[in-house]
Amino acid sequence: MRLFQLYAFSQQLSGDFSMSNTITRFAPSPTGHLHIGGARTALFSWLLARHNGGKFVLRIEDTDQKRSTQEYTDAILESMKWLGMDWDGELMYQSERFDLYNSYIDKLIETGHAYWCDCTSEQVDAMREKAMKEKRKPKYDGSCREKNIGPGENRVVRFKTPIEGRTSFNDMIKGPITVENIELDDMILRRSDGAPTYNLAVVVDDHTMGVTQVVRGDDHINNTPRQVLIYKALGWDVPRFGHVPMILGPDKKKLSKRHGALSVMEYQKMGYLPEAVVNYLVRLGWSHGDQEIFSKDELIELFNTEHLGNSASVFDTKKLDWVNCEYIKAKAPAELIPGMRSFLPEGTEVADEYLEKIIPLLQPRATNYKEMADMCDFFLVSADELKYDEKNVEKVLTPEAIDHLKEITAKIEADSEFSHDSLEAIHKGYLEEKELKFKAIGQPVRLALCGKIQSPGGLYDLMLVLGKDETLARMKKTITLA
RNA sequence: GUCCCCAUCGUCUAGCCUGGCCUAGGACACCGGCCUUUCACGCCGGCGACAGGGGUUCAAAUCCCCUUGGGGACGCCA
Repeated sequence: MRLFQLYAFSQQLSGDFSMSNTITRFAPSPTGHLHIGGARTALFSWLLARHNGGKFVLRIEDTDQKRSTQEYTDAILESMKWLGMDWDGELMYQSERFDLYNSYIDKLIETGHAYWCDCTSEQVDAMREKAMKEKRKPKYDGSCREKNIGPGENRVVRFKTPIEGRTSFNDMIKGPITVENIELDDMILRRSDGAPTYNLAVVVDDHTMGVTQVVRGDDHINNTPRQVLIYKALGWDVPRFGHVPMILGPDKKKLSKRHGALSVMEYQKMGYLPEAVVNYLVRLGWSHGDQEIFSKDELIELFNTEHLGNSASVFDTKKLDWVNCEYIKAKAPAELIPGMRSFLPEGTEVADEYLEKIIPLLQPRATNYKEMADMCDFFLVSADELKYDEKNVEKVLTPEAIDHLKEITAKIEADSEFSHDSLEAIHKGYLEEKELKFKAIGQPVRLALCGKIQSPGGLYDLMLVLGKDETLARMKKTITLA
């Protein structure tokens, strides 16, 4: 035990020494969109590289040519860009490196670390079933290990996993992990169609790309000892590994579509800000004391793997909403214009200047761009196009209310200043004069201005944004409704 | 089934490595109040957790063991 701790410690040291030339990577397979969980893993990996001033490389794992598509590759790249994760160097495709993988497979055969196998899938399935029945771990039984057969039709190459001993590595997140080699079976390195398998390709790529820290989902933990064995068989240094726990749905099951577990780009479609999604995702599973909101620069400055949690976490949309609100409130109104525009009804024509005046009223109330766009609908039409909430027209526009509106309209018309102060003076003065409570005019005026009795903004703010002419036009039109 | 991983409020977490400052802190959510011309924002307060059991120790959320619970992997997928 003590010996092992010493070993772990030396691993830690070698990790620290290489900090100055950190190279991390993200290696998605283009068989689907970039999922929120994958995005978080990518973020951790990206942050680790940026924090250390190192490199972050992106590799497309498309060795499974049946399921990989260019569309998904493009979609993944789009998501990476949206979240602001930039990568260094050329994008790499595993499908372009088959010759390289095969040269290392040949080397492993030459050095006695791998062998050809002519067992069929059916035979192997039978072995697994048998093992399962005998309450053992299902695995290939190694029957071709010593056959010494050569290449041939429908043959695969398998790794000759040591039968004795154990394989350990010191995970950056989970700590020391050890597996008995006997638990591992002789994995396939080269498929019968000549394509390399994941475990072989990953090792060759990570080594040739100089990756120093492999950050990936913890569903890969079981693959890691196998990969360590390949590194050693090839005589290569083993990088450090960090296995990020997965994200769960509210039912604590693996996040999936039925939870609304969506691809990254769907969060854009729902109106979230990329910075907020990044902030939420990083904070899910990582912490820096009690701090909740981090700018991208802060994240880069503060990120470390020590504070990554080692248990799975539940995705909480409510908290994402809260983070998104915080970002909306913190932004300068002008910064929100482009994002909000994309959610406006098609064909809406509105000047930036006008939106910039509207947005401050929306900021404390909206959780996302879509809500912002929805909330300000009444601002974007002219007085004669404004739709009124019929029920409230009947309820609120009593004969008395109409009288109030008439008198207030006249006073506003005569007000040359048209400022928050002057408008307040007009309304308060009118109420005092008539000995009324604000209730008497609050709803009628709001209804006149917005067509509804609930809207963002105080009455005077609303008027100021609309401008004097539009305010009067709306008031006057409302008077004719009753 | 076998192996691996994990375990603090409903949720995200601080604290754990380097036991005592923890009558366990913060945030989201929830509930109440204040503010207020709607709805919000904001402010104040409340609810609420060390999975269980054994050890070790003067002292354990923190170290060790067991149990339980959850998750993952077991592919010519990645």
